[in-house]
Amino acid sequence: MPEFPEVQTVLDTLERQIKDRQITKIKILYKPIVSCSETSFRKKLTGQHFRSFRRRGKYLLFEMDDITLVSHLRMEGKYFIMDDSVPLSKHDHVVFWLDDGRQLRYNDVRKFGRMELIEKQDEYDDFKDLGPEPFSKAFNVNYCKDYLKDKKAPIKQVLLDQSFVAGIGNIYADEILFAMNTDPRTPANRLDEDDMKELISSARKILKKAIKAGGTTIRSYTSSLGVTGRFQLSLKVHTMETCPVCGTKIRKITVGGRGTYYCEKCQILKK
DNA sequence: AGTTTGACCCGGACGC
DNA sequence: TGCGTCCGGGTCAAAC
Repeated sequence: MPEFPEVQTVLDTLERQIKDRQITKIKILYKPIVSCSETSFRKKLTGQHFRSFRRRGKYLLFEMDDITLVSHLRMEGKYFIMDDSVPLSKHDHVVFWLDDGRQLRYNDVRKFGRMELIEKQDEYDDFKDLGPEPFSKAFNVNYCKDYLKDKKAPIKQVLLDQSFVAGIGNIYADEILFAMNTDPRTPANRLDEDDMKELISSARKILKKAIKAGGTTIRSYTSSLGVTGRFQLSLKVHTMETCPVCGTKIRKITVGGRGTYYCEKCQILKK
């Protein structure tokens, strides 16, 4: 489940691997991945070079010469760079031939990921519903105060809301709440100013660590190099059996429709 | 209008 | 081995 750190890792890896490479040919094996028609996708991208690599929330933005390719990995999307002699695998859905004989392959077991093309000047409109980036100045205590003041929803659910803050998913939401000793079910409007400071700093701390570790390997996530477990953030609660701090058995509940792991002893519920 | 719920996209995993 | 059912999570739409 690629979240901010995984998306960033994929992006960094791809930048090192394919910056300034030109797309010479494209094949779409599973059409719904691409939001426009195959013809127009191919026409607009063929001949274009991968010029810069950016991220907005969980979206990857490949800036080409004349257009931006936006890609969302959803649950299990991955990119692989392979020599074109290597046979395609079952779940490769979009293939980009590059001018150096290699291929960029989009692989997605669940087929949930999406790609679209946007004009460069349209970017502001396309991402207007996304909240601030966790490391931006805009993500500050005043912003949180304003956003959370009337929110009765559990804080975990708000953390997952991409319009509150961009890029956090289920795994890191659990980890952030563990780091700030807060029960995931705590109504968001019960957080005081200190809690908000804690939330911001915990979020940044956890994400920074995860980025440094190259993302988290859980389920089938691998970076575009196919690195599977060499760099791995060790999780403290998500999918864990016992609390690494007090040894209590980690509980699994559902919050906002999502599987949620927490330590009932370390994480305090404010009602 | 803000909030909450559910459908959707799939195939792997699991139970019988 | 085969079949049916459930599950997961981000996003969007519909319902409240």
